[in-house]
Amino acid sequence: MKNQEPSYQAQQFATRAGVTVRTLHHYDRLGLLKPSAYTGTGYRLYRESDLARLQQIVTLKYIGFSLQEIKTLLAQNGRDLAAALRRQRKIINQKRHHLGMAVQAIEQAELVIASEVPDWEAFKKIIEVINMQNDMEWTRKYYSEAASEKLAERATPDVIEKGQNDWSQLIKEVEAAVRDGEDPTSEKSRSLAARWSNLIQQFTGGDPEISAGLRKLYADQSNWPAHFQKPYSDEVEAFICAAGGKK
Amino acid sequence: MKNQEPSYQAQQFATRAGVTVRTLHHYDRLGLLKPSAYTGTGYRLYRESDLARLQQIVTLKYIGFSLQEIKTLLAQNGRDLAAALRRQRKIINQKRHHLGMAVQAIEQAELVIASEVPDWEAFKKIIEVINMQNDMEWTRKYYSEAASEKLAERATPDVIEKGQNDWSQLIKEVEAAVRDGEDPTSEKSRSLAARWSNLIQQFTGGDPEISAGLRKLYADQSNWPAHFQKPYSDEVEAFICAAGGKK
DNA sequence: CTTGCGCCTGACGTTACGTCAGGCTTTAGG
DNA sequence: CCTAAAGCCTGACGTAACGTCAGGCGCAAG
Repeated sequence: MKNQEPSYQAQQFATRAGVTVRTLHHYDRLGLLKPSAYTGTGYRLYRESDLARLQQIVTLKYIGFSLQEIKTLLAQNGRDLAAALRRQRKIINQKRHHLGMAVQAIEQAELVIASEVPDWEAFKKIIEVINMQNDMEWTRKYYSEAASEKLAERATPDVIEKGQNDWSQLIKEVEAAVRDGEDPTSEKSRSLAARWSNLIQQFTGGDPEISAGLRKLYADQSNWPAHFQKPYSDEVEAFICAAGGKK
Repeated sequence: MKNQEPSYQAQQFATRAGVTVRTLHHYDRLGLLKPSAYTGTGYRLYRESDLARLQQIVTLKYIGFSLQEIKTLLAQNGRDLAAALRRQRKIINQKRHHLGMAVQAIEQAELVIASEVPDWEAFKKIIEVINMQNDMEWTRKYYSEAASEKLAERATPDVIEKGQNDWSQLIKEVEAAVRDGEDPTSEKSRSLAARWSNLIQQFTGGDPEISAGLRKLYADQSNWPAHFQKPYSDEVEAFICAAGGKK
């Protein structure tokens, strides 16, 4: 008797699934999708059940899993699938956020270029804003997962830029006060300290987890990467402390 | 006389810019960033001007340009920068949209898995929705750029799924009508045809560019990829035409 | 002079295939 | 029956942007 189940050769099968023959070879070699049969001469023969598996693979690939991950996921027949999906969703969201930042950076760059000289000078500001975002990367390890997500949500380029401007403005004023030998207990000094606390408060958004992370971050100053410079001098810090700014 | 400009060795320079030494080697070999000097023994020496260039590179990389693109961009000193930025922005927005779809696909998958059996069966529906999106890919070439952007904006998974349900429901009814030998000029037939037109209208959103693309798409049926099946039979199509549905 | 750190240059690994190149099979036509 | 056109196969190399050894100098301190 003949096997009545229809089988497809490579090309047919591949186009049915929207992939290429070479992809099938690849998956075969990886052991990800073996054809259900070979002819005596080595031709691959696929059936409907293979198509189902291939579709699962394509789907998981679309979701962003690597072929290795897909292999193990399919092997354990979806036992840890839920956890894997959660992880994957977070990863994708991070990437999406990154791309969003990139888009906004480009838009800013386009604005600057359109109006002023199409010069690299214009890029410097944008570089700074972007580097701010990159700096966020290494600070992540200090924050709890929840805190770091909340921070990421709020960290749009315009917010970053405003914060940066506010800080540099305030720091400049404090530096001036330090130079002038201003008394840390004076009215003016306490006003500066209040603004300082205010900006910190603005950054944490009142969230205790973010505050905790920030404290950890500051405590570990010796391990900061070399390319990150504390934006204010030790004198400024001492002055603000004396004025009651930093708790 | 001595050269008073300070120069840095590889490690120092690399950490100052937040990259690795190996990256510097890489950029050197690519001719993307040559150190401003070598010692007699082959050590790389970098200066501040090199740092500026490196920062430009990092910035452009962040924006998603390849090292090759960066090289040419820096070479022509930003003449076509504006155009390049526009292109890049579009590319990134596409990627972002893709990721958004992936996230929503994952969320749907998570919902299904959480409630029902954690089975692959549940994935089938999601696969279909996702494949819908993938099918969008090859149809792009029929649409003008503007039309395809508009489509992409509206194409969230829920919209897609609703459209899919509406269509399969309507098609089922039309098939029944065809089977029953319903007269295409009857009241019921014209109602079906009206719903048909309505769904098309819903898809185009009344946009003439999208309509044009859709017509082109249908005219080129012979070139459709093999894995895409027209969701209705020729009889159904003939019936709807007879009932005055398709212009 | 040795120790230890920093620098160098290959060379191979990574991801998911694309693209030849060279050589069988199968099939349709003469 | 023979041949030419398709279709199939298996390597082998290429891609992007580095990471990671491995082996071998250079340099400053003790």
